[in-house]
Amino acid sequence: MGKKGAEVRQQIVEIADEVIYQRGFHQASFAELAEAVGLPKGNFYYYFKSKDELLAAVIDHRLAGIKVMLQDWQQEIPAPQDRLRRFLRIPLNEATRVLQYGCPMGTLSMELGKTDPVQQAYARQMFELFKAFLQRQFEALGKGKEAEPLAMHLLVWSQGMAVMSSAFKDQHCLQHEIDQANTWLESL
Amino acid sequence: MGKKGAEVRQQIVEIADEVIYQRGFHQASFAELAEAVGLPKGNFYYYFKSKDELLAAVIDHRLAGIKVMLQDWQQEIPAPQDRLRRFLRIPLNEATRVLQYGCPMGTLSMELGKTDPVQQAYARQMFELFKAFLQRQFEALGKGKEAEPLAMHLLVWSQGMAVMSSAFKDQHCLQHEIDQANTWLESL
DNA sequence: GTCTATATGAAGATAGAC
DNA sequence: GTCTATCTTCATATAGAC
Repeated sequence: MGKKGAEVRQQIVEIADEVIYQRGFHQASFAELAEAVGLPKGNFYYYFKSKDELLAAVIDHRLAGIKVMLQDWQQEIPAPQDRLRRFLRIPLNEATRVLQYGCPMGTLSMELGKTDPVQQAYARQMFELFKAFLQRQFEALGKGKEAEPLAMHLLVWSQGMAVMSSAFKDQHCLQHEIDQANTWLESL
Repeated sequence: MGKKGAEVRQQIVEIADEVIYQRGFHQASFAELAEAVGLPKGNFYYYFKSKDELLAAVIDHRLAGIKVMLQDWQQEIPAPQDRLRRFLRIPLNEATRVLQYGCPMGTLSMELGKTDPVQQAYARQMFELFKAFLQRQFEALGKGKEAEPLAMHLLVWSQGMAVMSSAFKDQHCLQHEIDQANTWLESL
């Protein structure tokens, strides 16, 4: 695959990322993706040898994005407490989309868990990046052995607020839970 | 549809309930259901005029089950505090399935949110039953206007633990979150 | 009233043309 | 190296047989 091909492939991955988020992996068809990219559908098999490979590429793309974001936070936000607060701002910044489609990581993980444990395990890496980041912040706050369950709890909370606010299409629920979580962080 | 037909229909609903939970609504095909029920696949359209109608019947079935369960709790458990604790025992009793397939309500709601807001709104009724029940218990505990957000928070927590413990296939995470939630209930 | 054979369309995938 | 025409499979759905 040449330079042009790599660019097109990258473009497909970015659009597939969004379509898979909004419609779900199984519901996102090549025909749909093709129209979004502006490419004939049969063409996908030049860039990806299967739908699973496309999914893997999308997950890799997400992983890379998360890594960059977390590194940026690490560099630009000095206080561990503020880094944890920054994490809680994600669902707020993405409120409209969270209400409509849920969390991109949570919904993908749940979907894959019902059809393919291997793909689900691969998608889990996204959570693991966040978990490791959050855990480091709690360790920096002197939480010692509690850092791991605390990190997990923050992930639990963020996923729960995404599911329920999306199920009820309730922006206030989302806002309230984020506020409560921030208060909880300060109380630690 | 005669007496026999109604029985068969009921049997299909019960099996479809389980298959939809384990495989997801879109992934659950008539062929798959047919084999599980022991019926030729073309037959479903005698009992349900579309897949959506089957889904509606499954949700109705779940709603009926939830209503009976909550009424039983109301009758058999005198203390509101204990009724809240009973709610938290669901994910523990269903731990194996929660780790494999997530929460039946949460995963269905998230899946439908990506394809059909109308069906998602219908499925939401399951959450509303639980929410109303939990809210009544918090009101009985004298929480007044806080009863509603407290009920929502317990739902958020339960959904979050289901998503994360399932994503990580981590029974200890589930157990720990349930313990923490019980402790939180006592602190109120 | 109950069930079966078949239609129709869309999905993922491939072989081979340009 | 890039793209297109086509294939196969399997989904939901229907018409009509028993």
